[in-house]
Amino acid sequence: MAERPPDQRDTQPSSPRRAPTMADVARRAGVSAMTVSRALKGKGTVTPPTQDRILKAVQELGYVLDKSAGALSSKQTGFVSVLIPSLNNSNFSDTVQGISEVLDTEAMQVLIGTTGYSREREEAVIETMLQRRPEGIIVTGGKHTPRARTLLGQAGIPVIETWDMPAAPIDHVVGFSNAATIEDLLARLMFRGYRRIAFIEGEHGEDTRGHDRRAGYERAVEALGLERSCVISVGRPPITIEHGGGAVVRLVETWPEVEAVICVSDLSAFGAIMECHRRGWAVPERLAVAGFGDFEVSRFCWPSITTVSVGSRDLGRQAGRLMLEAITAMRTGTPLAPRRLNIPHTVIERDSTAVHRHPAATHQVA
Amino acid sequence: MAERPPDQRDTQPSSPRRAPTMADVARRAGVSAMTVSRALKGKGTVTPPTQDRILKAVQELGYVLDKSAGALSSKQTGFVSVLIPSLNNSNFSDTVQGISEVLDTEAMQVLIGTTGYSREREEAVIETMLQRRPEGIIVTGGKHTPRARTLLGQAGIPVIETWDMPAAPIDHVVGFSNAATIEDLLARLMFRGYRRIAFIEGEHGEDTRGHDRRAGYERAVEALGLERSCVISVGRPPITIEHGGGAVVRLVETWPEVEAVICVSDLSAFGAIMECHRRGWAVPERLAVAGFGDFEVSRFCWPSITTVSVGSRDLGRQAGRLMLEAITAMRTGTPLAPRRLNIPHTVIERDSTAVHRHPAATHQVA
DNA sequence: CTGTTAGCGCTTTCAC
DNA sequence: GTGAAAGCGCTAACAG
Repeated sequence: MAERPPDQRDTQPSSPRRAPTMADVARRAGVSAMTVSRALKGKGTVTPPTQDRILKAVQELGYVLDKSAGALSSKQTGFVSVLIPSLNNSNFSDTVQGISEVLDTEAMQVLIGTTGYSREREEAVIETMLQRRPEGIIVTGGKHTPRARTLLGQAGIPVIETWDMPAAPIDHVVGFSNAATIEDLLARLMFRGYRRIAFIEGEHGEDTRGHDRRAGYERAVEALGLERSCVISVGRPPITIEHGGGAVVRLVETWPEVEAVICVSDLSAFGAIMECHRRGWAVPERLAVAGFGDFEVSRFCWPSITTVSVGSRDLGRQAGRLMLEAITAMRTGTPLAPRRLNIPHTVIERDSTAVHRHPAATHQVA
Repeated sequence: MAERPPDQRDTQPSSPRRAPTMADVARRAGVSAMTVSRALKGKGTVTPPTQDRILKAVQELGYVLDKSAGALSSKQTGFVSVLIPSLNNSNFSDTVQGISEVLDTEAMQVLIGTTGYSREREEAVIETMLQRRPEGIIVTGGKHTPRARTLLGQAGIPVIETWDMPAAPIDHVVGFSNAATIEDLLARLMFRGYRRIAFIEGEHGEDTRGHDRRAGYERAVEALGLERSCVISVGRPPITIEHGGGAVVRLVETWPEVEAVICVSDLSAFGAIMECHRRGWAVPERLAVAGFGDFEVSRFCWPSITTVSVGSRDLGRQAGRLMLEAITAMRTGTPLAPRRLNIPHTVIERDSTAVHRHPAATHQVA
């Protein structure tokens, strides 16, 4: 590291080992710093020969623009903060990728922060992020500590809440109702003939999206007049593949007549199915399994897993686009009125729930 | 958004809707900006009552420190850039998490950039990153464009290459030989009695780590005197679950006598196994399958998948620790001499290769 | 099209 | 323990 370019010396002699600044470039190109700034921005207001001289000087000196300085002076940092529970969940990393794709086009840079599914951590991360003066902030979920809400509200920048549909949003929303997705999924299972349908979730902690999905389950069980509800809670969120395996065993012990189970996410559904294989419980014949999130694993699992897709990546793109619009509006001095984008979800029926049961038929439990 | 705190007015009247600065806090607390700066840093050089007055003023004004400004003046941005091929691969996101865990303790913030497995993209991302003046940069892999190497070399900051063991490192290395991991894995399979062992990879593109693993495979086949090598190349990296399924079918068509296959990553191994289930090919009886990376899915898959673990998260922690040390050294003015940490790998044998074949035994191919 | 003059908000450095 | 002055590297705003 720290090799220096061979011709590091300035036009002026001396100049030790410090990184070249715009002034150095200007001097070498025989123009003012301001012209260098313009040339580097590509705003066509610089004459081609001058432009060339400047780029040559940049080249020779190995100059790299300092955006921290630029940000201070222009009051535009070019940062957008994105907070997600965990990087290690492809639903969220897909969303981040969708956001980045869109922001990249406008040379905005994403600052990623992870909250570990904890509201307290989220509050702390928000505080850290705000010190970087992002021009906008995208958070996951619609539940936050009071102080977090205050911080976001006072920041004077556009805020987007995602992956949820809060009743009282802070600013903009790009999300969906987690409860509604599960209601629809459960309705599909019922349509397929399943009647004894359970739910696997994490112990109630901070995963409010999981909590909402469970609420959707209970509501749907009641609305559809299903037999009774059975909820298995295992582990603290995030619920992993391993939890799914443990939960399905407990489920079958607890409620042997169970015909189908909805898992709070595809990962636990996958774990449940693998455990069923191990124990020789045929999926979906003995037990149908469905998940949430349309993870890649679900499409290629054997059997493929019925799930709900919300298009994580595209959700990110939409949030990115809205953020861009909001930031532009902000720069113009006319903040965008709070917007609420409801992202449609799709129930994807696959092999893991492919057996059609009929309410009239009697069936043996293995 | 953009609600203002109720008591936004300064001690001085006027002052419209602009965010409060340190000077505002200073005025309200009746001290100088410098004292506010000290108080906020927690450097004990401020008298308790003064400290309290300042914190109270911060509170009342809703003041948030501006690190961009601080960075400009102190020349310490508190950023470390981390470049990975993709967020959507838990090996890499685990590494990032390990890095973050360590850097968080010193209030350093990670700037994540993704390169999409492309060296050209990497070069571009490096350029963007350097404009933010990170105090260190961690990249994935040991192969870069010449310009990328130059940029990193000239940046005057510590550089760490990970997930590889380059012959000519730029600066520090925290990695391992991809080839060696596969050599060991193949040796274990041979020890178990497998003789006809194939390799599934992506078409040769930019995934140099995948390429190295394949090289390890070929070398080991030769060194161990195995029957012959068979490499199936499918899709452009990153190789997904889906590719694994397609590849295993082609493999069995191409080389029906095959007994075992090593996949370039656990994801393709998983895809291969699921496809085997679909076709009724017993794993490991008909075909043993091994992967690389010790993804979560492998531990809970049925059958569980034999793989190589390099401890992605811990690798990240080690890189983080080294980076911290290097940055501290840099700030002191005594750059750390290039270091090369070789991360040990472990072959984890699981059910997907659990059948012991014996070279003497004749066996039917299904 | 280009240059000049002021800062951006903070921290360094040196006094007191 | 606290303050005053200076300036980090860049760009806004104006002048020419």
